[in-house]
Amino acid sequence: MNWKDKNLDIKTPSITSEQINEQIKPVLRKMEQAGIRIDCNHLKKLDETLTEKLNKIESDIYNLAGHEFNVSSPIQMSEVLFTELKLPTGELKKTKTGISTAASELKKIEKDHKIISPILEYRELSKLISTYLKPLPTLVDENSRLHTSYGLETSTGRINSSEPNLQNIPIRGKYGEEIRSAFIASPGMKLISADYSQIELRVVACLANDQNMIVSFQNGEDIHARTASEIFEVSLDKITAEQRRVAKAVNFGIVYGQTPFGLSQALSIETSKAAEYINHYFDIHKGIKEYINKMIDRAHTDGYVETLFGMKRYLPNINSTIRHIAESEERMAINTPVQGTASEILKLAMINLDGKLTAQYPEAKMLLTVHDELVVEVPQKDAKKVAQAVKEVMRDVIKLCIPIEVSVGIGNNWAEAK
DNA sequence: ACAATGGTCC
DNA sequence: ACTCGGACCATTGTA
Repeated sequence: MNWKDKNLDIKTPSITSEQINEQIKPVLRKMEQAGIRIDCNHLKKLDETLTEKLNKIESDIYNLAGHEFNVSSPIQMSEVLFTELKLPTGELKKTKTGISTAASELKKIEKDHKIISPILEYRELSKLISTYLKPLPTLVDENSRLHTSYGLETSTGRINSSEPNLQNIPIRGKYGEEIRSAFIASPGMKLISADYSQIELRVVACLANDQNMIVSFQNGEDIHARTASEIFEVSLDKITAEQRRVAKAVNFGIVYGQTPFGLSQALSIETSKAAEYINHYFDIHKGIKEYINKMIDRAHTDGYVETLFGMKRYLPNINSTIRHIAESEERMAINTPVQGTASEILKLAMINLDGKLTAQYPEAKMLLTVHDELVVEVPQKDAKKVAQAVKEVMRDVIKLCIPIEVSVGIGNNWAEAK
């Protein structure tokens, strides 16, 4: 079907996903060349602090285990936890080779032994040290700037980042902010961070023409709270934090083609309970339910689905007789138009913004793109004006059936700008 | 060199 | 029996 004759209207008429990709390429090359400035000393100091912490935790783990072993080896970890310490394996997921020692699984037995908590801490610290704190300072150029490579070869149309990947820099957890604060503006400059608020949910609301969701977004409601009030049948002002958390997972799941099992895993609840939530959600969101069925039908019939701007994703195994293969591609049929359209919206905004900055603020430079976020470096004196311009370009790049919201911040580093 | 496992982001 | 979308990268352990 043609999205455009429904309730969507694109401001830049008749541009295709192919044209978007051609036009974004030179923009990405400029961003790669610009690079982002890193405070290496900050990262090195944090490295020293956390390495010291890590060593202490490591010896704690040895003491609790009764001997030394390689804590980074899942095989040895499994031996220690489940053979030697005989911790319960009942509710834990299995891998091909044995019992999983993934953090999500270990949390289930955290109260059964004092060793679990330091293991989780060890994992957190070693991840940060080996993936971010150690490598990044070795990769900066003579101006302390870090240059990533952006690619367009993803199956949904998203932009990816590698060598190094600057799209998975920590933000949550105890040290997320600390690490992001090492991404800094040059002297006399500021960083601007601008991100779309719930762009994928807005996109799916419009693609699915889900009246309930559309009204909610038009009224500027807290969408997760709204969903919570629907599935728990309580008024908006009586939503608990826990109910909102569940509703948020349900909303996310919609975009992913969720199953009761998947939701149950995400929330650590009974599959039957998860199924109740989902069923109740679909009772209220007929548009979403129809959208899902339509995409799956289309994929089965045509062998592909497409985004708003016409990017096709072929799903050759959707008619497989192997259930989980076919079901996996059904979920892609649901997710790809949503994720792909959202990524097209950001790419189009980047193209437009590049034009505007080049013409009006040639000293301002786009540096990073993180799926629904842009980071721009700009002379201090222009920061406020450019921040407003970035926000407007992102907001007005396309007219959806509902308003698009963009939040923007200014700071001396990435953490501050968010 | 490669598979398996685990973990970070949106 | 087994699962929710899209990426990249580090470590271990085997080939």
